[in-house]
Amino acid sequence: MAAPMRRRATGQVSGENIVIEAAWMYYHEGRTQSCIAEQLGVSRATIVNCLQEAKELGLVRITLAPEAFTGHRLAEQLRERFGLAAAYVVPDDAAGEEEALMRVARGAAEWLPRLLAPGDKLGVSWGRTVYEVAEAMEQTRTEDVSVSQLVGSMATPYGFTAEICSAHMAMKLGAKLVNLHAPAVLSDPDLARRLRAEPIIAAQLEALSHCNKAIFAAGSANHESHIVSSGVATHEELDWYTRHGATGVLCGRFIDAQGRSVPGPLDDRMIGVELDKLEGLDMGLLVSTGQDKVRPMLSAIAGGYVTHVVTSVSTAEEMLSSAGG
Amino acid sequence: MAAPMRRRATGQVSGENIVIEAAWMYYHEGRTQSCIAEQLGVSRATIVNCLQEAKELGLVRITLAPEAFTGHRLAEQLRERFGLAAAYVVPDDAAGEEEALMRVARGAAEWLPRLLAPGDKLGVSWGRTVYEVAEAMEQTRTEDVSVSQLVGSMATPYGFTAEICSAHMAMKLGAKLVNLHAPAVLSDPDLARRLRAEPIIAAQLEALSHCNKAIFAAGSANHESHIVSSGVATHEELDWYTRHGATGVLCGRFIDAQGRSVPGPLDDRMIGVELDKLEGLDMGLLVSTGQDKVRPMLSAIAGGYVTHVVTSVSTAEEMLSSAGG
DNA sequence: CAGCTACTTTGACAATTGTCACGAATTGTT
DNA sequence: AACAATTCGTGACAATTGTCAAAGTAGCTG
Repeated sequence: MAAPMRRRATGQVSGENIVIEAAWMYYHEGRTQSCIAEQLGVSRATIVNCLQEAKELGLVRITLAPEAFTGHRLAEQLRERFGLAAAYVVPDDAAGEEEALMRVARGAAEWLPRLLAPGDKLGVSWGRTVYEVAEAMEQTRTEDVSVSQLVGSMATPYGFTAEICSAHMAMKLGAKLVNLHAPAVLSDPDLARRLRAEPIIAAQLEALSHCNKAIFAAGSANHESHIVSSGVATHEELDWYTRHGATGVLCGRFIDAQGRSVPGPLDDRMIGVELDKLEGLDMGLLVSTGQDKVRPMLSAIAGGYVTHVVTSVSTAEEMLSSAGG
Repeated sequence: MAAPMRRRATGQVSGENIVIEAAWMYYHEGRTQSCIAEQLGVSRATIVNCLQEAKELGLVRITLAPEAFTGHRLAEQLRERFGLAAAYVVPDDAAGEEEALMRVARGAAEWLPRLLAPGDKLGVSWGRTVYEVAEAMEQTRTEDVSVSQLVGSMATPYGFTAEICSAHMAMKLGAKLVNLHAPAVLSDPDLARRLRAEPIIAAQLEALSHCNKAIFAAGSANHESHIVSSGVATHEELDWYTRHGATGVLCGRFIDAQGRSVPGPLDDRMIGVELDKLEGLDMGLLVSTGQDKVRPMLSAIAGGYVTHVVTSVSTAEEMLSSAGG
């Protein structure tokens, strides 16, 4: 069971550290690869390899200063107009919808670790966007943070179920994980009630009320929404909710333009955090982009669930003009 | 007094944001400059300029993962051997003394912001190393941190007086600053006593006892030390202290091999923090490198002032072998 | 509105960096 | 001990990036 011996120790450099040494000289001291190669007594190509290894190991971290996005004109406007603690606006000038989503996710991924403090309990919602945030995050080791899954699991055809979102997020943060071992929606209200009463589930739901921060996306209340395609709601149910004023979806629950929960046939059958638990948190991080998300985002903000927003330039502009800027 | 109009608005891109847009595409999405230029409809050279501007503005931050240095073999050994909370060991394989110092400073500069939390009061010592740490720090905006100058000012021929160290540090951290408006050492004990009693100085000294974290370097007790060249101690005084067991200097005070303060002729005439105030802090960050610093560092650690260390590979090795590894 | 200033943008060229096929060294296997 | 199998380091070439002088453009001024 001998550890796989490194064999890079032929040079004059201690070997174990040549990757770090090279990365330091390159990124911190701004030397050229040739210079580094010469000093370490290896060929330049080796340095190229070292630098690539450093990148792959996650040794090198390139971030864009968050101030550039939170201090952006539109970010300030969002903050003032909607009374947020802060907003993070990523550029999407020359980007498509898909690309904008990835950028917003990346932005949130870079911002989130700075918004967390030791002792925090972070609730994680579900969806494509949240999944991409977790995916885009660098591995960090945050002290004493725990991550809870805010809504039950569902069978999405895309692979980003609620427990994968929270699990990835916890892993990237190096945090403790509280998963919700139950489906998001059941066929029968009675079964849901009994499941909620089940000790293990009850304990997990109880843990949710202790979350002091949360990350979620706004879902649109239309037929393309993942809430339908992942089987949480049927087309008929969706129609019912929209007829009764639903303008968006937050953590699996339909909300109206004022952000109030729209009570309906699904609620009794769902397992997940209730919206009133999300009010008045230390942080409610809304991560969304896209034209169809503007109304849901405004609804979520109106409901008082949101303290921080990550979005794109064009979405921010539409939010401001929609809200009567 | 109109704001100087930006004129980069000719292109099809919103203009104000082209720098951010370009930086995002380059650093986050890994595109080539040509690709970015094409997409934004400008020449590649323009993108080069944008990226340089981004760097100059401090928009781009390249850091090497701290885990690589705190998780280093020697870092672990230092931690265990000396009971530290953590150690950060920078490579210095192919580096000279001067370069090693710069690297250690840079390492501390990258690490320090992560060791601070809102509400902290950081005491800042004085010296070449501490100065370079402040200099190497990126501008950040830390919430509710204050910086205090731990020792009075002195006339150093090099420009890094105590108040400049603390002022730079505070500026870089975006923190509140409490300077000590007094000389570090006076010619007469009585004058020092009266100055300490002076309300404004007394208040500043009082503030020092509320520091919960501190950053300092270990000074060597030899004739090349800055403690002599900056006029804090004369050659005779230094000799006196070394004859009485001094092995190093910490925050302007001589300490022996066990880290105890060596009482002597200078103490009465000095204005600055007393060593017992530095014991048992939440964090005592010792930043030093060089062969002549090994004994002083060991002394400082023995005295219980140190919870975190930043040093270089070769110094770490010498510390471990000197201390009987 | 011509002319000036200060600035940005550009194209061509130089320097640096990335790629890849090959050879050398090491390990495990027969 | 000889032979794959594997991995790492190397040199030559391709791609990308940095530099710089010249051209262009907006704003200002007489």
